[in-house]
Amino acid sequence: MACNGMASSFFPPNFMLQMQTPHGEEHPLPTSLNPILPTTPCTNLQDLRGVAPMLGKISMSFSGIEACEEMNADDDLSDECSQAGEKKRRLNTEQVRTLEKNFELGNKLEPERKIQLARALGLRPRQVAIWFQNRRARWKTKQLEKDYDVLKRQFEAIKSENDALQAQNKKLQAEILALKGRETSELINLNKETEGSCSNRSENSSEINLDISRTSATESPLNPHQSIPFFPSIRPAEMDQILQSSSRAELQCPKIEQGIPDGSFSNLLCSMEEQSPFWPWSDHQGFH
DNA sequence: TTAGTCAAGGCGAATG
DNA sequence: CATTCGCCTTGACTAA
Repeated sequence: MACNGMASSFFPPNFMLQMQTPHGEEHPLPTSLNPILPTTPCTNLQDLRGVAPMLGKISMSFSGIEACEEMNADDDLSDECSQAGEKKRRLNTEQVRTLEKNFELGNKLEPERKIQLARALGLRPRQVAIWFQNRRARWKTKQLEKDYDVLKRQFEAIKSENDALQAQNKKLQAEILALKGRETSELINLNKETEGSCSNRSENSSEINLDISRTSATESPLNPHQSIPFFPSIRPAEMDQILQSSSRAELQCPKIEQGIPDGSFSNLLCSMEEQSPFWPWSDHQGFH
């Protein structure tokens, strides 16, 4: 096997320790001490799960591909070879284990590393590249699952917080309405009293009315320039706005709108919650 | 029989 | 222009 010996500059520092030809010629580490390497030369090892029973049925196995590979080690399979091996074969456990370990070292496959791996595993470089490509796709899928899980947990936390705020909001809204009602009745009573007492002093009525308006201005929760006693930092106009937007939000999405500035995101979460699960896999499904 | 997994094919985009 | 990549799909295979 004419490989190895030139790859140390291309690979991670421990890569060469983990690489070995099937025969271990240049890196005679004991394979039992090196979990990344095939413990058996892949030429002789077929996957115990299912490949071995099929060797009798199918003429072309990986060892057959490898025999072809010997002729064009650095190239993709020739037409002759690809036609001969029309059946797809699974990689054996040792090949997969080695590829996995190398994937952990780096999920991008440099050309030199690809050739090294292909030679070490008795595969075509194209096969190694495809394995890495599919492996990246699987990793991405797992990552999406994890991201979804994190988002879901965040959503649930925000949702419960939002529920609490909604309840508090309702309570405060009722208090405001009660206060408004009280203010209105007090104003009506005050008007009646002033009308009666001012009937003999008509020249001062405008002044008194001004006083009344000043009084109502300082105490009415409808005055946009004054704050509510309970919430010195919130002006009534702002509170109305909050309440109105709250009602609008309830129409669109009963739980989420407040606290999440991005309406589209909240709508997404809404639909996630209220419709069937967004993702095809179940909530409790493991990622590993 | 069917759903799931995996290796591989095909295609378009990006890159040097 | 060759190569590589991501994405989608196909076909072989397996387990329930």
